[in-house]
Amino acid sequence: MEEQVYSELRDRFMSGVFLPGQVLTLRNLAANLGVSPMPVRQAVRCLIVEGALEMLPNRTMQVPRMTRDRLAELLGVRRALEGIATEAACRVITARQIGALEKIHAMSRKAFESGDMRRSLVMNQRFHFTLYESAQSTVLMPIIQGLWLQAGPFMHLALSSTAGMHWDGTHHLELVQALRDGDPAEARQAIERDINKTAEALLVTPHFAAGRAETPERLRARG
Amino acid sequence: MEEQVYSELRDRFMSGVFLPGQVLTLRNLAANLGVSPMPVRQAVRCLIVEGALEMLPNRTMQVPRMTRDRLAELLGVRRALEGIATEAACRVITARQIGALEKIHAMSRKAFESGDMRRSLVMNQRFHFTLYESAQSTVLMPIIQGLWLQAGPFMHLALSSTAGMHWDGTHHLELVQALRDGDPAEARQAIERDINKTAEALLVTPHFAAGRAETPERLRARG
DNA sequence: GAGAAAAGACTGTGATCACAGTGGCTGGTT
DNA sequence: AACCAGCCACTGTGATCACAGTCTTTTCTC
Repeated sequence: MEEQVYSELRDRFMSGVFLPGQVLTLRNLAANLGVSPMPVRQAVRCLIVEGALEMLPNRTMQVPRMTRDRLAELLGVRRALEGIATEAACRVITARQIGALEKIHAMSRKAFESGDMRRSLVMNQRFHFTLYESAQSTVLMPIIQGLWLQAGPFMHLALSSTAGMHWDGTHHLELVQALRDGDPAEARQAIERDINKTAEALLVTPHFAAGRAETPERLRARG
Repeated sequence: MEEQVYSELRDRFMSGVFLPGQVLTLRNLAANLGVSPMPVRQAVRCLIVEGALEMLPNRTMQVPRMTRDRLAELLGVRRALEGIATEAACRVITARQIGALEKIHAMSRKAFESGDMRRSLVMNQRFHFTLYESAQSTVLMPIIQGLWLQAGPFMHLALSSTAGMHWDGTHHLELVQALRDGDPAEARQAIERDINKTAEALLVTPHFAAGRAETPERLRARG
């Protein structure tokens, strides 16, 4: 059951349900999930060691705010690791899997054009993870997931509200082409370009933690 | 208190106290640490999500065995991430910190020459972590620690028993020199060479998980 | 009326108990 | 003697209670 709670919470983090700075409490989460506080305690502990959740000295838990420096670091590590994963994937991916990638990309693009940013983001994430999963690395996959988990709340906050954002899936298409050509180096560069593009979009965003502002309207725990 | 249990268990993993394949139980660990099973449960959960511990379908926990493929993956990711960390460290490290590195290296070398492989390994680990810590990356550091944590039990098993092993700290000295010269690219290459050297030493070792052997003399839980 | 102090409603955390499932040991049967 | 069945010890897990903190709110006093 705890496994269920844990993955449910992970999904919520990656789906933008939680906002940066939001305060979470064990009992609220438990009530919200319809389970006893017990499994939530352990799941939350795991999320803390993964960096998805933060424990203040007050013993209160909140989803961490994002700083520009931290985001730059996260994206740098993403570039390195997802580059490796993409190279590895390129060497073993099947035509059927490439086809699946294209379908996911199409869904992401469609959601984007219809203005459903949330869904577009989720599909974009599924695109990346489907790609890396084909690399079949039990080492890389959890780390990459951890990176997305840490950036999840901020990404959704930053990108789902940016109405006039222009996004083209060019890099995804280039990636698919490189996969078809069996060109790992080019595939890697395509992923790196994609991540760089995401970085550009995120870094100009106004949703970073205020340096000293300490927003007084602290979000209440809604579980 | 749980934090204490958690870091104590981490230390034990990285110090070679636990052997690959060893079965651990909550109550034994708790008794061994002199605490109630409660904090151990959560700490162990965290270790499982970090990949340091494995949960068999039987609901029994064991420290994972190592395969050649997995070790190669771990070292590959280490090369990438510790390379990045080294570059970053090289740009901000102080002369005092470089001096500390040299002292640690000297202790590692001394322990090695006196045959105390265990201590040499621990000091080698401290050398690496001191270096990466100077990079001040709150993103990279936990990931790298996680990688060492996963490889910890196997490394100690493999290297502390290899009596006739020849190890020279050449790459560490090259690294220190590159740090002094403020040459990030060279520092990175030195670290990569060091990791490659470790890889060579580890991959020829006979301590990998037997493909189908399923060692019947399963190690009992000793906490 | 304003400030300070006390009380109350939270928080996470440790301890303990109950329970379902697994493994191995023992004892009886063929 | 070999094999099978039943029993017992032991596993992780969930639930519940108790406790020590912190923060808010209320109330009393100046």
